[in-house]
Amino acid sequence: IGPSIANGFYYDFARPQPFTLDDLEKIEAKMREIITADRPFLREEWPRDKAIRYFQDKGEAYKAEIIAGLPENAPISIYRQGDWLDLCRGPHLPSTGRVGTAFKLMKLAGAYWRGDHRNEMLHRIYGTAWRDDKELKAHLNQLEEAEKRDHRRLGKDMGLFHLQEEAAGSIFWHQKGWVLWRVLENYIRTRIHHAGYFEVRTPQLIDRVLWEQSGHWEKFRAAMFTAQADEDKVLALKPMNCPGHVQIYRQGIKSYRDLPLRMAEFGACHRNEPSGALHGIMRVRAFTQDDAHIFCTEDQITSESVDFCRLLESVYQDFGFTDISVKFSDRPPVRAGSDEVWDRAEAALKHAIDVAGLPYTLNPGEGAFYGPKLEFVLRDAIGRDWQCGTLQVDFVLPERLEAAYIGEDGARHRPVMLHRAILGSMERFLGVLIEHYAGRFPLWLAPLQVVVATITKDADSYGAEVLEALKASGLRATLDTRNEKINLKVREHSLMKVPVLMVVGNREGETRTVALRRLGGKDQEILALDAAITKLCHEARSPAGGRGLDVPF
RNA sequence: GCUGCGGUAGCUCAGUGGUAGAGCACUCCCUUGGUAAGGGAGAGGUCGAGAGUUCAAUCCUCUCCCGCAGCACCA
Repeated sequence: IGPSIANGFYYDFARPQPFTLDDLEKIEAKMREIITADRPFLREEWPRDKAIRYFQDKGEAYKAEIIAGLPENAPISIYRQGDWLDLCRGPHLPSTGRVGTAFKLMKLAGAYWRGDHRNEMLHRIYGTAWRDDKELKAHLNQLEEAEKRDHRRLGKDMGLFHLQEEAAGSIFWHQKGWVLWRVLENYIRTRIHHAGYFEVRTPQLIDRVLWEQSGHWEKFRAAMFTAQADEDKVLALKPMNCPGHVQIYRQGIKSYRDLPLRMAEFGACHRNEPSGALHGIMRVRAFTQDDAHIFCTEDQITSESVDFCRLLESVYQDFGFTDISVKFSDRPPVRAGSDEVWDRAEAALKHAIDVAGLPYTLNPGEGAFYGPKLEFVLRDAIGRDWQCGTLQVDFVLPERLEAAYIGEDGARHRPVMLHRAILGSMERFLGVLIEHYAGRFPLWLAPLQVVVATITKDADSYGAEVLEALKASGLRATLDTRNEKINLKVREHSLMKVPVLMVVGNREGETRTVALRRLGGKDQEILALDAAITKLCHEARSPAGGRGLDVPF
């Protein structure tokens, strides 16, 4: 039994035979029967040998393995309940009746024994348990609500994007989705510009020799897409931007005066992710990182890292993400670089996060093969965690790809590379954003900001005038002159989560006003056309300021 | 990739060993209506792909593809 999300539990067991959802129902029925019977739990302690023999004879090899792996002096506790007994560390409730019946078995899945894919797979049952039926029901309700904000659902309903099997793991961005993308991209572009970055663009296809040199070919070849143009030349579709950026860095001779050098790219990357890993637009095979590499001296690691953490925090705040979960991942078992280099890299990053004052948790052994990393994790509607931002300290790639600078002393030195992304990938962050806002984007982000809806034909020409005025002022707007009742128009545009609806009929046309209705609101506000536009333009300003963010619809 | 489950109209889904249905959306007609579904008619499907069993397969079997949940992976 193990913990799971939101009052959940799971139970793993070996599978002598196939197991289906029908069996799940039977198990739940049986559980209720046992609970109703209110049988006491009795604890016993067994000698290790006896326990191992007992479970082995019973054919429960995994339990025997668990017992054999326990420390010498650990008590082997067995709980009895009627004529049934099992190994359990405990503690248990006094009797089955105390468990209560406010639980539900939710789903059936597979899980590898001891979390290792080379091991056999067990059945895993997930369930959720609450104090009473009311709480259980509330939880199930909440799950249902959460599903409504699933980015896959909203992406389809709102016409943002679609996926299809001919391009599994790649996204077809529709008009609205692409506007959203560009607004986000421009926002980040503005933020990093102010933070002293410059932007570049590197090739999609690069000769495998470069990936061999960087070490990626050896470690990730299976996940790299390749293209073969000539007999003896294999190109790889870039799975990341770092080696490309080092090539730009290497053009010309760099001085210590050039550092820190902050090179950014909205880098389109491809990775052939395992089919089971794909998930909507959160985990895809073609994605664009808001990537940047900071080439700096070892002395500059702390200040650069602190600056980055501050920038990231500020960006996340602009989207209303206030409690960011940060994880510190240190050296993995398989890695490049000496232990001494790793000691320095880890110490530097740890120091930086401490100075930045962000609380974090440890993620042992989860670092990149070239360096330790910070992961900035956001949570989706259903409670799943997604790594978005990242900061990685790297002493290895500059060495392998021979990046250098001339120091004050006139000698050649290796720069340190900080790999960093604020959003992580545009795709994933947009997925998280869609769920975060449940599709109701703030005005500056909303792909379609205003719909002008006419009441009768007589208002069509005034409606067109209003639309032109909106467009001229840089607002993203469309005009709905369909021969439909205003009720239907309000309903449809509300369902599409358009933030502002401007209703125009004869009254508005005569007085050159608009009836303004906000998404989710019931009331209308009658404003002079000019005043309405001035007001909306003000509201539509992005947190990064207006410049560079204007994206037409 | 692994385990379990799924794929039927644009969407949400029902259904059957004798080649298919609903609601919404769509098209057309009527309606010009003041803030979350006005009325009527019509059109629309190689039932994910391939193979097999069968007189006959959307339905049964197998393989593959894609998706969903979890696991594993994630430079």
